Amino acid sequence: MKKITMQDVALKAGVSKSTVSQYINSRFEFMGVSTKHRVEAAIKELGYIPNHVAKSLKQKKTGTIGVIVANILHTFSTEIIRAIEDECERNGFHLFVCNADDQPEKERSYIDMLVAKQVDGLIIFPTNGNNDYYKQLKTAEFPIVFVDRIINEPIFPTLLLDNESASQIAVDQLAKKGRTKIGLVSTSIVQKVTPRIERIMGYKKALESHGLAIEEDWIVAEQREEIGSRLQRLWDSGNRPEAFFATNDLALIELLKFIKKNKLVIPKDIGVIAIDDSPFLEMATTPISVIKQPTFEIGQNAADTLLQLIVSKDFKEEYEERRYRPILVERESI
Amino acid sequence: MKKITMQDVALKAGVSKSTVSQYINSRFEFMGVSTKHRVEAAIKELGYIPNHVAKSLKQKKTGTIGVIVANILHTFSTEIIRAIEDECERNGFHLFVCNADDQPEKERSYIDMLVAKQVDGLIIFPTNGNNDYYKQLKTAEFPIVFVDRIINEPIFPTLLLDNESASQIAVDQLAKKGRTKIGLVSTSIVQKVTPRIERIMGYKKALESHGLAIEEDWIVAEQREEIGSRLQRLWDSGNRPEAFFATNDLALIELLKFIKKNKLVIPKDIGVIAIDDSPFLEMATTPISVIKQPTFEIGQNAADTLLQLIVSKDFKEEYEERRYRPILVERESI
DNA sequence: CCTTCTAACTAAACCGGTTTAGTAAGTCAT
DNA sequence: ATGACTTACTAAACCGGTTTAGTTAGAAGG
Repeated sequence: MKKITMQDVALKAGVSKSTVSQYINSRFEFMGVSTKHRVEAAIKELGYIPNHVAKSLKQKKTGTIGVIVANILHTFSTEIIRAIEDECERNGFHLFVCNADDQPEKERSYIDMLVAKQVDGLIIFPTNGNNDYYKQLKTAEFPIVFVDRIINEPIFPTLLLDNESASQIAVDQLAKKGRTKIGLVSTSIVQKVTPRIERIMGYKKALESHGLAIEEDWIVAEQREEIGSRLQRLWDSGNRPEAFFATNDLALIELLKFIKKNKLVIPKDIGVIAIDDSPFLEMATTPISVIKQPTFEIGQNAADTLLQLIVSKDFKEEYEERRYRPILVERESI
Repeated sequence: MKKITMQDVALKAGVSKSTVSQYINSRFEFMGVSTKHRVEAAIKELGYIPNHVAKSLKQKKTGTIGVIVANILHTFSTEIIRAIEDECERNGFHLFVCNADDQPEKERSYIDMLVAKQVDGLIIFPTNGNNDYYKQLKTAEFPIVFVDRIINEPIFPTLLLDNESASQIAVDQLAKKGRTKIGLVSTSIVQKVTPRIERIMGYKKALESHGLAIEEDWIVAEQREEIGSRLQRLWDSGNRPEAFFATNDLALIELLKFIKKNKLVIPKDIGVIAIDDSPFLEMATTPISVIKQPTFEIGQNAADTLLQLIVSKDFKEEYEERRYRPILVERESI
């Protein structure tokens, strides 16, 4: 069935398609009342829906934003995306969301695809393996905002948690409750992912700030599937921490599985604190204390920063990273 | 900075843009080797990225699919979307995902926006308030697949859980453990959302199949924010069920909050079973038994069905709804 | 009555890639 | 030598909406 175009509407209304375009775009300054009514009636009768592809070609903008997430399984990622979505909606933009699974090749092919689709800008949680390509896009003055991770050069606005501060809060809380033997659980740092590296660094600094020794054996930083067995070996060795600090939600899940498997009671047998929250942690038998990221604020600011870049085209040589303060949610697990 | 086009590449390579287009589309049958190499070198030197907007205008297809979710807070929705994404990716399509928040007006405006953006098809979890518009799209032979909910006429392929069967399994499990006083918790049925209606119907039929009376007071079907207080009133009345069946994950969260607030012990003081799962339910102190939907299969089939419609253009007058068997995950909460 | 200005509307070029009919040169068979 | 066929390449129309310079008719002022 043939698609209705402006030409069809124009014929029906007895005007030119330029007039129909003026109507569609609410430009009524120089339009007779009778013309307006006839165009309106023709649109309604024919059920005309504009074709934004044609409009985008001419205007060189699509009203879409690409978001490339490094790992969508992290709850905070989806929360940040929700905030980006809401802010973009408010400004007439829509999102393509892609999940790179922490793989630079996947990220690269997504960037190519999104640029080809003429997205107006990109928000990327960078994997850390496409630095040369990022620079090319910088040279081409393509609007990009980074979130959650830093790359080697500050070429795009970057928004992320104050990770070391989050670790400091975690260790402070455990120390406040008298815990002096504190272990850490993380997902793998092989890829040098900013939050993981910085949170471990923050944990070490925080221990030192409390005059506590750093026990390297108590730092579990593995692929997710290997965390459980590594914790088991640590536990079975007999040299055990009194509490664990999980640096993200996926590490926390593996920690809780380990705790359940060993029939440990929180916080009697083991204290727990984590970075990033989940609805279920509040209603667990022992509600888990966490340090949240202000995900809504980060997402909203990321969207606003990108929209500002898109509109202003005011590209700087360098940008300062923007850090967000973590938020303690004190529950009962420490 | 000026965007590189095929014309620029053509000039650089000393060929026409038709030749460049042939190269880009890997049509080498009638292309000299020397021409091929010159075009290849020009593309690399200029860093040319094709403009899919122009291509879409001419070819009248965009390689994008719109997904409109009725309520994205349900975990199963995001699981189905993940499966749709994977299947679409495999076939060179990408998604716009929109959240209608169970509001027909929002759904309507999203449909308009996505059609204007020339998506190739739509997967909708229908809100139930745009039936006339759905019919218009049917008449226009626009490819659509419905998921999770049914509307008044079977005009598009529809994939959803066998909800009554899921309720039957839930009641069977509770009855098997000797529970004869079974309550139900649901989110609101005011909007006549298919799964909620069918699951309550299934619960009633299942009770009857076990010769158990239907206690209307034990059916809590409210707006999410009101479930807790309604459960409290029910509990305080003294006429209490022995177990609760939560018909979805959001109802379960409210039920678990109520249980925690009243310091009840699962399953000693109260049995719990629910439809839809979550990673945390497995590692709760009392792991919660659930009936899962085969979300991966539903999502994959929805994507395949839509892609098939897009390619074949073989629109039928009516479609039979496709039901999926629920999957029991027996844990320790009953 | 003539000139100038304004209101209302329109023709056609453009956005960038696709596609198809057309062109030119070379090869092969008669 | 000529005609038919094939290879390799290209010109230009097209997709649908935007936009701008141009046109026409009417009004107002001298």
